[in-house]
This record gives sequence, structure tokens and C-alpha cells, in this order.
Amino acid sequence: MNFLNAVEKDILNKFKEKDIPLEEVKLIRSSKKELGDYQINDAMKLAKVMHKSPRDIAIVLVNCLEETGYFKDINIAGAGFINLSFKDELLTEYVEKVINSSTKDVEKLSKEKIIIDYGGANIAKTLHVGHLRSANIGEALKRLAKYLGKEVIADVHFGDIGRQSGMVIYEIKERYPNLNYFSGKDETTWDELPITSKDLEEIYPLANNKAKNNETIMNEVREITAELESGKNKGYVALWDKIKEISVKDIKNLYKELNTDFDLWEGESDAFPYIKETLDIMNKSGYLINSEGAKIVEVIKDTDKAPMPPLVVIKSNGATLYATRELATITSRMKRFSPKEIWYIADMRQELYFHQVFRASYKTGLVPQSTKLDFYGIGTMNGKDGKPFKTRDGNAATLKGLIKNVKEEILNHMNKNMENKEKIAFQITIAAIKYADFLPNRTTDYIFDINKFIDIEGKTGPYILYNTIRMKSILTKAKEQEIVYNNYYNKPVNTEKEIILLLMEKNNTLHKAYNAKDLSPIADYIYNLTSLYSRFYEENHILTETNDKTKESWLTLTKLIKETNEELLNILAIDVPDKM
RNA sequence: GUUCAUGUAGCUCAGUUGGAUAGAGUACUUCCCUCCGAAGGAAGUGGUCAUGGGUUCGAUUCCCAUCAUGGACACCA
Repeated sequence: MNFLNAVEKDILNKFKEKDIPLEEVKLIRSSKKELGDYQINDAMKLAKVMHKSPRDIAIVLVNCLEETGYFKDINIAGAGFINLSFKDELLTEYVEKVINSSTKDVEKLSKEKIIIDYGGANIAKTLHVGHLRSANIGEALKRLAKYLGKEVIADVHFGDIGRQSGMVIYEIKERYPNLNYFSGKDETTWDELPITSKDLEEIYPLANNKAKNNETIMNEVREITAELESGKNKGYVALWDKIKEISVKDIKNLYKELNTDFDLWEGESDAFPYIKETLDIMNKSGYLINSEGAKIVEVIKDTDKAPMPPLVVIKSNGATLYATRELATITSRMKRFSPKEIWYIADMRQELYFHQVFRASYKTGLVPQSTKLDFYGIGTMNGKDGKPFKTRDGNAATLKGLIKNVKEEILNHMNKNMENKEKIAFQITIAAIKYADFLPNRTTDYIFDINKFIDIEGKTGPYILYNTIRMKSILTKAKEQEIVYNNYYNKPVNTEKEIILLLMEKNNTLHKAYNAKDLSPIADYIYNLTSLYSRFYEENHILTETNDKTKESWLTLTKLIKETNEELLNILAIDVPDKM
């Protein structure tokens, strides 16, 4: 069991022995360091239920706290605040215990299967900066869940069908009308496609512009899309498969650069085979009803205050739509994996839509109540003016472009003669981008400003990397000096003590992040730990310390912080280079 | 119009079951490399926590109203 949890449990037991009516005890880090390390504020809350003055209650609580044997300097202040600190030897023992343990003082969760749907990439469209957050957050949540003991399946859930397919095919047809994809026949071999991923980057925006401004073209696009989706036109199907291949390869590379990986590289079109089954189940439930020619599910509840329109499952012209494929995907996932939870990581603006889908799924029996469907929204990406982000030319900034710009800036700061300069610059770039992305809360609206990522001083990815590398460097040099370390003898003072107290909070931080599905607490924690160490580093000259025991203690602490940083950075999918 | 979210230092953001004197980075003003990696460390300036009420021992946090900004509101994805 985690150390702090165990202490809190012991305190609670002592309280119960004295008939203190509390269900939970929380040790809260003191807001005023000089008063103690922790505070307990329950005496004031208990005053009402126990019909006694807070101070009288505090006296009883203090007795209990003393009996646990963990604390020193227990005192009552103000209205009934109890201040207390851990005994020094406990802190010392803690470092030794954690550095030699396999669990690293982290409390694990029950092993249950979770499917996480994130990424949101569209075939034949370039990944733009708006895809950054869902990829980063989704990947980190996946790693966090795994770290805490969950079994996780990550699904990219490509947008691989729909109008953009029609547009891209239309444009290729315009350019290369003689390719046999457009013969109208089912050929045995299909032509080589003279298209690269680079071409695809400009084909979609171009076709989109053309179609938007010309009704005739738009109609042709609609027709192509319909023939592709129905599978009637074999040439279109074959062509789209080729385009998918090119595009997926490109998208995979970019995700890989972001240290993002999926277990399932499937798309909406992979749900097609499940549509019939899905509709059968929904029909049988009796909740799939006709309305204005369309088939819908009413998902409003009496308790709703906000508008909750019905979910349209089949259009009045008989066609399927996004929701249909979403429901079919759910059927597919339930059937193949029977997960305990499915998480959707997507833009906040999709919240209502997902809640409709979830309600319809439960109502029609696609998903049992025992499986949780959850939507975790991400703040909308805006420009500096607070309005939806666009570049000067009106298009979204590409992710590739962002990475390129940041990397250039990083290279400017690097030693020209460094080995593996390009690779290291790239790792620092990803760290800079990811860390900046994790700092604000998941739901905070996102102001996209390139300078936010290019900043490399202060609370940034490069700062964390720099310090972690410095720790590595110290430990390597210590080894060269043949110094053994994994014991901690010091009576911790000042900064050292602060560090150990912070290390104790790691477990809470991880669980807080998991419960909120938000990486911000972890990003913040890494910074706090790193900057404390940085101060410690300035205050003490570790490698030239003459007292062997002190030196060994400091090295042990260095090692523990380094390992903690690496562990947490790995959850955030940030690599630490050996040098920078 | 209905509804949801947001409003904290010049700027970008933390502050999760209500706790003592509201934090960080940046910017600005100063110090600190003959010594383990200065992409660093130390100190300072900067706040009517949008506004007005309410709940209570105690409110940035909970409730109500107002203002401002953004989103959503059935056959798009």
C-alpha cells in the first residue's frame, strides 16, 4: 500500500477508536511551511456534529495523532487548525524504501479492459495542429491507465469515408482521367497511382474549394461518394484503397514522431459490416422509430434541462451517417473485445453528439449498463484573438510545419559540433511541444500560438530535459569515481526535505490525473520536482562532497528523482536524450 | 431564444470534496559561473480572484442575479 494512504488509514483507525465521526482523513500539505509539513482541518468541520468547540476537538485529535507515532511538532493554531510534520527518520526510511521497491510506492487499480478512441485523423487530409491535443492526451492517458494496471486498447478510428473521399477522387479523376479506375469496369489489375502523400496534402483543400464554389462539381462529388460507399463502383473502391494506403503510411509516420501508437488502426469504414447487425438490435428494442421519414432514437430524459435532440440513425433518404457508423463501431468493439469502459477523447464541441450516441446505445441495448461509455472533451483550439484558429491563408496550420518551426528554434540553441544533433534536436522539439500542450487543463480552450511552443526557458519541456540530463550526468560521473549509492543516511534539511515530501505526493498526483483524465497535474508535478532539485543542485556540491555518507545520500536522492522524472515523462510519451 | 462552459498578475496558465498571508512561468529591476552541465539559481515589483448579492466560524471555490467571451441546439463530421 502507498505510504501516505497507509498513514491516513492508521490515523482514521485511531480516530474511530475515540469515536470521532469521520469517514476519511486527508493529510493536506501545509500552506505555510513554517507551521509544519501538513495540516488537518477536520476539527472545525466536526464542531457542528459533535457539539463541541473546534479547539476541544482538536485536543482529542492531537492525542490520536501522537499515538500513531508518525509525527512531530503537532500543534493547534487559529480556529482549530492542526499542524504537524513527519519525523525525520520516516523521511529517511522513505527514500530507501522507494528506491529499492518495484512498485515505486504507486497504488495500482483493478485490471479491466478499456478502449480509448483518440487521434481523429482523416484519410487524405493532413494532420493539422488541432490534432495535437487529442493525440498527446489520448496517448498519455493510455500510458497512464496501463501504468496503473489497466488493460488498454487504443483505436485511432480514422475518418476514412465520407465526402472528403469523393472530393479527392473527383480531383484525381480531373487530373488523370485515363487511369483505369475510371473505366467503370471491374478490372483485374489496377493502374499504378501517380500520387504521393505530398500531392494529397494539396489535393483535398483544392477540391474542397472547387466544390464549395460550384454546385455542379459538388453534385458530382456527392455522386462519387455515394458510389464509393455503396461499393457499386469498383474503380472508386480500388482507388480509395490505394489512397488510404498512401495516407495511412504518412499519418503513421507522423504519429510515430509524436511517440503515439495505436493497437487498432481501424477506420469508420471498418464498421460497415456491423451496420446491419446494429440496426437489427436497435429495431428489436423498439426504440428505433420513424420520424419525418428518418429513423431516430429519442434520447431526451425528464431530468434534462439542456436541449437534447433525438439521434438520427438513418437519413430520410435511407442513407447512413456519422452516427450510424459510430454505433456500428460500438457494436464491433463490444462483440470483439467486450470492454468495461470506452473513452472518447475529442473536441468539446462534440459533447452533445456523443451523449446522444451513448444514450441511444444503452437505450437500444447495444451496450449493457455494466460497460461505461465516457466522453472526455478537449478545449477548442482558437487563435490568439479567441476565435477558431486559422493561418493567414485561411487553412489550418499543419502539424509538420509546427514541428519544423520549433525544431529550427531548438537547433539555434544547440552546440554546432554536437554528435547526433538532428536526432537530439528532434527529441527536444517533441518534448517542448508536448510539455507545453500538457500544462493547461484538458478542457481549457486552447489558444494556438507558435511562441508558446518555441519558448524554451522557464516551465518548459527543454528545462525538464536539461535538468534530467544533468542528473544523469552526475550519476555517470559518480560511477566513474567508483562511488556506490542506493542508501540514504541524511537527516533531511530544507530543500532535501521538500523534495522527499514531494516524492511522497507522486501517487496522489497520478491518481488525481487518472480520475480527472487530465495530464496537467503530472506536468506540473514534474516541474515542481525538477525545480526543487535544481535549487538543491545549486545549494550543494554533490560530487566534491567530502563526507562519504552525505555524498551517497545526495546521489541516492538524485537517482530517485531522475528515475521519477523518467517514469513520469514516459507516461507523457516524452523521450529523454542522453545529451543536449 | 434555450442551454453548457469560461472570466484569477501586463501576457500564458495552475489553484478538485470551502481553510490561515491566492501560486507558477513569462515580461520588467537586481545579484550569482577560478568548482558537479548557466537551456541554470537567488531576490524584488505586479491581484477589488468579472460585478453585485446570499449561505457560514471561514468563499477564488457552493447558490442566485447581472455583464463579457466561446460552444452546442435531428437527417454535417
